[in-house]
Amino acid sequence: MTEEPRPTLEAVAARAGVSRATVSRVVNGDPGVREVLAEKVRRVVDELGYVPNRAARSLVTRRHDAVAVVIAEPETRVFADPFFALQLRGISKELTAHDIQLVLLLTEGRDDHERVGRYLAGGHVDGALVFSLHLDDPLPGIIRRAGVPTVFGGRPGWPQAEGGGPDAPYVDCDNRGGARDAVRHLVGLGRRRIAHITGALDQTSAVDRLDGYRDALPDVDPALIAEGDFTPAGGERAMRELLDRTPQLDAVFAANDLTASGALRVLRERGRRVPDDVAVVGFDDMLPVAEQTEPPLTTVRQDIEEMGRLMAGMLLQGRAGQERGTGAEGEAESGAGPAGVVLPTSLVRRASA
Amino acid sequence: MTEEPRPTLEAVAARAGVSRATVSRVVNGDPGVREVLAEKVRRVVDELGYVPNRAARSLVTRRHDAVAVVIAEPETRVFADPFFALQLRGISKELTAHDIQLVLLLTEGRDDHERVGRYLAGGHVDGALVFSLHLDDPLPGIIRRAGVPTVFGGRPGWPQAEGGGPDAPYVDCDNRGGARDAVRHLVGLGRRRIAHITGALDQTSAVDRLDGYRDALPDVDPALIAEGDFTPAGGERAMRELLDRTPQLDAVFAANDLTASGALRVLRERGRRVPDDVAVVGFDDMLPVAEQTEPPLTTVRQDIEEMGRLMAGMLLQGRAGQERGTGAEGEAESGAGPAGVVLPTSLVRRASA
DNA sequence: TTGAAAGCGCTAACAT
DNA sequence: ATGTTAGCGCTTTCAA
Repeated sequence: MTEEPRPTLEAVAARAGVSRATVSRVVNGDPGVREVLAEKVRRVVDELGYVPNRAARSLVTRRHDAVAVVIAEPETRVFADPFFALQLRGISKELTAHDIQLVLLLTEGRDDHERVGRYLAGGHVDGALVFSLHLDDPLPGIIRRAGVPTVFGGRPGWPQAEGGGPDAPYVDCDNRGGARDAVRHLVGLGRRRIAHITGALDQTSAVDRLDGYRDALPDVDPALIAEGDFTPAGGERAMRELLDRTPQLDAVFAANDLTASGALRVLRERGRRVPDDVAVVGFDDMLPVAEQTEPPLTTVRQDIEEMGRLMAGMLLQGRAGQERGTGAEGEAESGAGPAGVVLPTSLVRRASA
Repeated sequence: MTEEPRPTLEAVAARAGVSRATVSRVVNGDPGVREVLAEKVRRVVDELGYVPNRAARSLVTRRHDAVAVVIAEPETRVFADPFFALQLRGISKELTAHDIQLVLLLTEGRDDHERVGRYLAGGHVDGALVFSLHLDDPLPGIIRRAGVPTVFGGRPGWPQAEGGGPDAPYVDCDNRGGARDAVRHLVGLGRRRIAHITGALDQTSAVDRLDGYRDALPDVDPALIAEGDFTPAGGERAMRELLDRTPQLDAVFAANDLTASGALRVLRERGRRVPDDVAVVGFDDMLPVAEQTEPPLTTVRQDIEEMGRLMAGMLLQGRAGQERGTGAEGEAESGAGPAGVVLPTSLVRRASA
């Protein structure tokens, strides 16, 4: 009852009156098979419900048709916003379209890092998609040592040398440009004292957004910058700080929507009207957050799902290129330039600014 | 450069001066090897960095040490709350502890269902953990036909016959009991007109919570029940409806925290003070939501991560039992009783009730 | 206790 | 265009 033996290539071959090789060719879409035969084989495959045994195939092809998605997050914070879920969706779609398995690796501490390294080095997957959130994360280094093709989610932090070299491929959104746009929008609204609540500054996204803020406001008073951590609580804390320090501020650019939601709460508590007294802009356009705040949040949108899809696409593409070292050694392309792909952002206007 | 050949069993055997069989035994913890030899083999394994080839192993053992996690969600709604992320975490922990791969399958429509069915039937994994959210979901049926050991997340809906039989194993929290407690708490607070905003009634969790509400309030006026859909927007809509219909209501039990957050917004908008005029209780204790509402939400907590861990545990345990049909056919246990495991809930008091 | 040998199901030369 | 054959790396009888 538990033991229903699946039909093998052999079985299909026998039934169709051809050799295993022929069935294999048909199954793998090799063109060199007469259409009549191919048709017959396909019929038998359907009849028998034949499904190739991945293990057997993998054993000989040395490929696994599987990629690992590594999400490293010591904090529970990740799970507070749907960021990874969306990214995963994009990844899943792309992988599914290519019949590639998605092996999920969640890590939660130093011990786990080792485990992931071993797994990746073990050669069980053809590649890895890695979300390396923190600047000092040892994961990139570990992964590079594992020698698995990898695409990072988000620009990997310094020192680049530690994590797959300066040209480690990654996908990110234009954090800096988006931040710049956000702040310019506030400037365009006539705001003169625009504060910024940063994200966790051990993540490149937070640093880049801060840089974008500074781009737009080169001579800004440092007192207008307060450090947050991408959480609502951090946003509250920073907002209070800012208000105490610079009561006259008339706008806030928050590093993300969650932060903005915390800031909004404090503003309300302190009796500041938004956007009349203080305009607020967020970042991410996390719908469940941005649409639910009071007032709804003007924010910078990034297409998270697309980022995921792109990451997977890049990995798959790279894979095709380096499969079995078919290409010439030391191709010109490998040193061509930064392997990062940066997606554009757009400002979404709602009521808060 | 891409082609660094991993050491094989053979290599280890040669280096250690023993046979492949012996190495295999050591690697798999077979006790029948002299300790001296075993020690030597282990040393060589470390030296060479040997990692067993899963494909080769799988080919002969007919096991995969992999389970699929199927998350079926046509709507984007899932991603609005961290529910699945938490559940995944629990699952991941348990699987990792047993060195089992987690293969993630995200589905988004009818076509995907077929794909998942094929995948599962293809025998690439040893089992599946399935989140079947909707009563009319065809997935359970498809999965049963695939003949893969499965544990469901959340009580599967009717008709049970369609989805793995009445004793399909599942893990859920005590939705009914939790709801009952929540409502009784409101009653204990002296509230007389306690409304309920349901969840999406095509999900058993919503139905069970409604039942719990009715348990506590057997003769409740139907006008006090409004249908929601587990979203903040649904909560708003339902709250308006309730307020229009029964302005005198003095409490609301919302099917989940997101719904409650929407309800709170409407109450504030209509000038009702919470909890003074209207007490509100949610369900889930989704921290980022429940702690951030105004006022913070009294709610029913369920241990989501633990549910995930338990699901994985049940699957693994079952697997051990039915591995190669070692046990007696038709064991008494199989018909023993409902295979569902229901975790307790607890009321978390905050400011809203 | 250890080793020798036979495959698991598949692909990829190599023949034909 | 199709078939034959030799493994891929591992586990598992079966002998020794």
